[in-house]
Amino acid sequence: MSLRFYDTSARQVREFTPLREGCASLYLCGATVQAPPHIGHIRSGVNFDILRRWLTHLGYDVTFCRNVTDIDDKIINVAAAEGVPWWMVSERNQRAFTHAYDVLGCLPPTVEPRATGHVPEMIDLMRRLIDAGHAYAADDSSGDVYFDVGSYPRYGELSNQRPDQVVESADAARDKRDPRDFALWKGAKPGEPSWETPWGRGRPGWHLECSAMATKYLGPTFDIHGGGLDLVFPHHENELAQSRAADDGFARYWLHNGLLTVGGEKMSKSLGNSLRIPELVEKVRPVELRYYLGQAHYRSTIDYSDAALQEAAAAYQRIEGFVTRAVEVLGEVVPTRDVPAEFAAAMNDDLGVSQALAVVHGHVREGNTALNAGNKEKVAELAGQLRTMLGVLGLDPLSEQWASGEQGLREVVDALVAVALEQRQAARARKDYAAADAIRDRLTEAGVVVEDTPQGPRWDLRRG
RNA sequence: GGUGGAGUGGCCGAGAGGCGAGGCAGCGGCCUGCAAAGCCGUCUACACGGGUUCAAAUCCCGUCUCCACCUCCA
Repeated sequence: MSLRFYDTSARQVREFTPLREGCASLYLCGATVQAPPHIGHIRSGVNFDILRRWLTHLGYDVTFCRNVTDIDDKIINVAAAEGVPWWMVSERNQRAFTHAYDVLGCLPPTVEPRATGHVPEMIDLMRRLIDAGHAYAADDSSGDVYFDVGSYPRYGELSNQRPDQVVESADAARDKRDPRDFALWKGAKPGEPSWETPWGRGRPGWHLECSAMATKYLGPTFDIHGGGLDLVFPHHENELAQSRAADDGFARYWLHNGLLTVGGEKMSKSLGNSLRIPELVEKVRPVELRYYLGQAHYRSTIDYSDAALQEAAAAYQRIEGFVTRAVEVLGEVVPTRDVPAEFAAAMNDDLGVSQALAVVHGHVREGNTALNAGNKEKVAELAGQLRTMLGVLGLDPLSEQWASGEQGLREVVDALVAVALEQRQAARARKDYAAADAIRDRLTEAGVVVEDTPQGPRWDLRRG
């Protein structure tokens, strides 16, 4: 089955045919670094990381561009409130985003451009739009530059909005020719950071920067543009309008991830319901959080709950348990090149991760059965395929990302636990179960879970 | 007012005309000294009202509820 995606613009599933054979270019609206990330931001990161990994698995040479908006009103406000330069705020929060992406196992983008580093490209795009009659500098010498929505009849093609039906914003202070016109460039107000342009000093408008950066790194026409569902209008609509008005082909497919809500409502600062990464990785391990964020279809809303997070963690531990036991029996598990057809079909069908995970769990069940039967060949086959599938999802417990980082310490603990387990085995051998259980209880208290298997006792650190 | 989406079993969560995804939890069993893990079996579904069809969770009509966007938002 061929690869296909739900394209927001077409409002239907479309077969994916890349612009250039064997290559896939992907632009994701990343962070506006006005605050540390919440898990909604990271969900988007995880969803598109899975897309990127799947494209790579299919053999595409993927160029993944994820931007950083490092200047905007809120950043300026936060900086002013703290009495620090704007760039301190954006640097600090960008580091928090990068760290969060890393912690959740999102591969670094091919390029991660920042808005303020691309002013010349934005000036160029504005000049092209003004020359073509699609944009104008405000008459009030504010330095604002606006896109002329009325000059572009296809405006609304992405979101299916019609300009005359859009609720008017009360933006009366600005000298626009039409209330729907949007700012490409914002003239500087006193005390604000600004950059020189032919139309006066100012700073990038949000929409313009994405068009400028996307086309700089991916070309005038590129394959996929992604982002959260909340960006469809006006952000992506505006990007598309300004780029196409400037005669760029721009994105050929638009993919939008669903939002993550809390108590049925979107996370926002005003509601004070933002869930941040540090507090969540106290509840579950990062890989378990990734499983939680990635398991639902990317276009579904996820309504966060602690209980669901714990269920996801339990589900992941089941997978991990099999992989761990397989390694113990086999010594190593070599990932296969290919993935089961059923898994591929699920992923190809608009990234059906939920169905793909059903295949994963099927392999785990069969693998456990093979393990119980002592069928090493079968275990190796299933575990190998499993690692490849998990790799696509960024969930392979044996990957560098998730493998236990404290190998040295692990060996020390292993030696110590071995002493205790020998004592326990001796007690069991003489049927002194009280003594044996006492040892096991003490290990359990210390966070060491003991399981007896036909091959003897094994141990692991307690999860969760 | 406009645009897009959602309502599935105790919980999470796929599916989108017919053979009941999967996981978590529960129950019964196997295994175990007892556990744990694992395996096998098993219960509880498609918001509501109509309609189309041999057959509807899935299509059509209507109703209700909820969410998102139209202002910065992943």
